[in-house]
Amino acid sequence: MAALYFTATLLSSHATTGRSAFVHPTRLPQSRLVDSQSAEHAPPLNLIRELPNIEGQHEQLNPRDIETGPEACNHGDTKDCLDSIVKRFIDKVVQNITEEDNAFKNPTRTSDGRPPKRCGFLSSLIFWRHCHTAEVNNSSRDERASLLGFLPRSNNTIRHFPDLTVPYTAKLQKRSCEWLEGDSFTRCINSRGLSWFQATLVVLSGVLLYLVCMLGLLLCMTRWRANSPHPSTLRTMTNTPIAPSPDLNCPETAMLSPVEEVPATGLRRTGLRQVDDVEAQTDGTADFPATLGLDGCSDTWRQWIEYKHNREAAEADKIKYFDQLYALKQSSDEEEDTHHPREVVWPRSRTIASKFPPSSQPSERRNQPSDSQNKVPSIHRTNSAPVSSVSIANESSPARKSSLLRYGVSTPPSVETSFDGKPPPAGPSSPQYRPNMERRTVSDPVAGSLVLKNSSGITSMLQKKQKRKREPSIKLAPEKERVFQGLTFFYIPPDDIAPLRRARITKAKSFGAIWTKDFGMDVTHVVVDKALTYQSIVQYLKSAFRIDSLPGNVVLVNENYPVECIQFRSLLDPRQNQYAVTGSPVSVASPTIDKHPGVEGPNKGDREYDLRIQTPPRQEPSTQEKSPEEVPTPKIWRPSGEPKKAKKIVKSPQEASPPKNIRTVRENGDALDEMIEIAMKTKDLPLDDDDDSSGPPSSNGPEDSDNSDDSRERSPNRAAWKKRRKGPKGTMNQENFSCMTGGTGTSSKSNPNAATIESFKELASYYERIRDPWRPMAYRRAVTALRKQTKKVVSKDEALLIPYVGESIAEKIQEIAIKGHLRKLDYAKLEPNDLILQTFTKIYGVGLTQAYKWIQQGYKTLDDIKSHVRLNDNQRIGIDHYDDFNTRIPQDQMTSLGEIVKKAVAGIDADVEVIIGGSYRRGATSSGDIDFILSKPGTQSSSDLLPFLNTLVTHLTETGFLAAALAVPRSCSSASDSGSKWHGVCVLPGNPIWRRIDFLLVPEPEMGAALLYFTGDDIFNRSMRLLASKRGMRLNQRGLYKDVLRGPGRVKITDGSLVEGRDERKIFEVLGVPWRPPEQRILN
DNA sequence: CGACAGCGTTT
DNA sequence: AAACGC
DNA sequence: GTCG
Ligand SMILES: O=c1ccn([C@H]2C[C@H](O)[C@@H](COP(=O)(O)OP(=O)(O)OP(=O)(O)O)O2)c(=O)[nH]1
Ligand SMILES: [Mg+2]
Repeated sequence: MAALYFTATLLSSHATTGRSAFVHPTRLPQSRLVDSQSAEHAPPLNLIRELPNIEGQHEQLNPRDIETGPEACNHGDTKDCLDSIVKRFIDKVVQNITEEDNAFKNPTRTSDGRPPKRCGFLSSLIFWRHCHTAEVNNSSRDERASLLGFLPRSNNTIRHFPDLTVPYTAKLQKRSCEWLEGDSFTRCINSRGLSWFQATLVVLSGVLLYLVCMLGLLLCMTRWRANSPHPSTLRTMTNTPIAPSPDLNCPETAMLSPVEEVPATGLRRTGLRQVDDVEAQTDGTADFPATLGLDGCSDTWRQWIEYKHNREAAEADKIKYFDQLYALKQSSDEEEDTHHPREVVWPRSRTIASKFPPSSQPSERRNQPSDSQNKVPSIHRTNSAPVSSVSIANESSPARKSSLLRYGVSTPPSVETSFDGKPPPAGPSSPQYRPNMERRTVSDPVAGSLVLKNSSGITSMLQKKQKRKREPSIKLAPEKERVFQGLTFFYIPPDDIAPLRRARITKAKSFGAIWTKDFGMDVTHVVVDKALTYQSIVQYLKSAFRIDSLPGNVVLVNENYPVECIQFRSLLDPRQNQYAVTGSPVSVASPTIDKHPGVEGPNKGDREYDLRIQTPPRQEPSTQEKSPEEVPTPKIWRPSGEPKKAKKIVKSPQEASPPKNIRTVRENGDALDEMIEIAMKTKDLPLDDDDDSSGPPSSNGPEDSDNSDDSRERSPNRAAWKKRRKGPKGTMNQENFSCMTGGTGTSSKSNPNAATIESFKELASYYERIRDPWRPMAYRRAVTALRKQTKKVVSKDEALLIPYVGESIAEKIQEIAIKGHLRKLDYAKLEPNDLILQTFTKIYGVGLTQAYKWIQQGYKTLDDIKSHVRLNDNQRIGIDHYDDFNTRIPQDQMTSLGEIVKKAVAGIDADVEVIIGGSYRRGATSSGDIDFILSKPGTQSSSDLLPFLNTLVTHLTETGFLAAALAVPRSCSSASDSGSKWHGVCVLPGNPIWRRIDFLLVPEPEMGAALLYFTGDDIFNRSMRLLASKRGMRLNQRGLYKDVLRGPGRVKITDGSLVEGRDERKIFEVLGVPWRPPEQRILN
């Protein structure tokens, strides 16, 4: 048990592997709290105070922090709130620290070096944690403490490193990074008053224990997996909070005392499931016993649980970073223009982490899973964009300043970029772990051991890998984008256990790469974990594959490489510094290990890289030479309106963050929680986004509003539906579909959550631009749900009760409520190309793909495009009338336009019915375009209306009403009915503005469905369609079909039979959705 | 972990 | 088939 | 990102 417990602790603090399912993530935090209580009496201050600053190591403290004090970090309304929260948090933290330090220090001190068994273990764990996951914590905590007056204004501390600020401010990252690399370990130890010897012992013992634990864990898992639950294992599982958290009513409880709470919940949930699904149970779910025993659980269910666990573990992990992150945030807030130690601190953890094999995983994990491509690690962000929150206050300048700082100073040796800077998504933010060289510990005393550890780490990883099974077929990216086509990647370590890593590998595969675990002749690229060094991989290759040296034609790169290639959709030059493996020889032969230069120049002679695109190195390339030529500043982005955005953000905070909110929050949980939450917000990756507030769409005052979202359905029919779910198993139980509740107009302004909603919209649009297909949806759904709230949602706990609001969004809601703005959005401003992207994509006929291409080619303005690019007809029209199309049409003009068309139609065929759909039908006060439904009784197919359309168009064109055609029904394709829509441009007489106009040809029997479709909004439609789909039906613009068979992936196999298409209401009825008039279908 | 709407037109 | 649009 |  003990072994398991420790293993759990360890695991939870580093990457969770797929098999660590039963490890409870929240255990760690919990134990921490408990411990702290017991250690409550310890005099935290004293302890901290006495932290010896041996050797005058550079402590993390920055004198400036101390001088400025808390004031610096809080301003405006939120200051007080933050202040108090911080204080409380500090209290908590101090206790924790005390406790930990006690555990850590005492044993070591008392004993002659070898701590008592238990303590030794504990301390090593703690130590490990400190260094590994939250290294920054201590120092940052101290800092914070001092800021708040808990610590002496540490004159002595300052005294020790008077010159501290110099390196940071002056040399910035590069310098500091190097420094960190070399000393982080030392500092970590020193700060605890340990001698090197002691520290080494501790570390070693920790590693040893770790290995032992892993072994035990593996054994247990093996058994478990084998489906023969070992008693102990089983126990662990049941006792550990398996917690299907979704149901948790009080998240905080879950977090603090998972053990008791969770099982109960789990049980409850199980019960529910059974009740709900009894009838429909066709899947394994039914087997799931109501009791806690897991033996009977179906594989899928078990997997689910496993998955949940992983997720939670990851979350717990996150928590640990909170403090750290918070510290980072603060630092950035406080002094924007100076770099502080804290920022630098971050790398330290990594350095240390790298010493421990498994560590690499955790660090990666920090990134958000999902497309690694877009996300940037939080840390990096912090570093790069110190600015933000506070900066907001300073008008425009901060953002820019920081960026300047970053580019000009911090990344002096950076790259250049042939075109404007780099691709949009990559921006400054991109892969945080840019630091190629996390440690060039070569000379470091510990180096030797490090190497050892690395290799052992690899080995252990290898073992794990054996177990892995099934590789889900991945969806390939569009052929054209498969930049890795024909390439074979060999990853080191050769596993995809860490979630982020897995995501990356999968992504690479989807872009054509072949992933091999055998180092054969086919390998073209070796992709190395950032935590590993060149030396260690060479050693690894030698031992595992008996390969002495890397074949000259194999490219050695770090993990950033594939990610960025994907971002740019092209093969980048692998020789760039930011892709170099730590410690790898420079292009010139290196002394290190063998003859081969690891990263050789153009490896495969035949391979062609896209040299045009040079991605700027985020961080300094390590030891290697830096390219002199590069000019860091991307031309484009700088000028682009960042300032503007900053200003905007400034505004929002005010309205929203009164102290009161904070108070409320406080009541809900304990200080630590609050801080964690706050820190969480901070932690996110940089996103960017600027709000584009797109011209046309979104911000339209009056119009957008409301909506509702989903709710449970109250429809009477409910019982009637047997759910046949499509999905895997389950119950599609509740009708949590947005379309269920209608939302109308509650105003966008009056809504108490307006600020939050706006932020989320921006975020959604940002993600859209980044090509993340799902987050935008997730945010929009959350927004519709949020809009329904009648009261301002202030705390995370409150937020979690809202449908479609999960952990992440809840945190953001709270952040906005407290701070008044979302940090993530700040990063948006840092993305220079984003504005250009927005500009381009607003051109009719230009989407993300085209826009990115143009940007990549260096085009920045519409004029550039107009004069240098070959456009198709639609794009030409789109760009020529860019402003027109992006100007909304007021309601009265809509009506006028409608009259004109109706008149014309009447003149041609009086039987034809004209209905204006789209936002107009929903009652919008302005619309982006005008949508007509043309129908005629007696028609059976839309093609029956084609002749009519032709005459109509001809007529209107002659009249001068229609100005251009964009997309016309194509009658060609066989006899099938297709042709159904006409897209073009019209002009209201007397008004020079060109307007987009759409005609939808609808045969009489499809009128209802068409109306439904064309009335929208799109979110509403998708919701309805999804609902239909879940019921085994299919809804489209022609009708509602039933008995639709769908294959894997929900792919439609059978069309199914038509149920209804004529009557809009009936479709609602059949689907069990309460009728809602067009005005209540506004979900967006 | 998989799903996240479904289809028409242009290139 | 991909890109774009509704 | 959220849900089942
Ligand atoms: O992806 C989409 C986009 C639109 N629609 C439907 C709903 C929408 O109401 C209608 C007309 O589309 P349009 O793009 O004109 O949107 P709108 O709702 O009319 O808003 P607006 O024209 O004001 O921008 O087509 C969809 O089903 N899916
Ligand atoms: Mg419209």
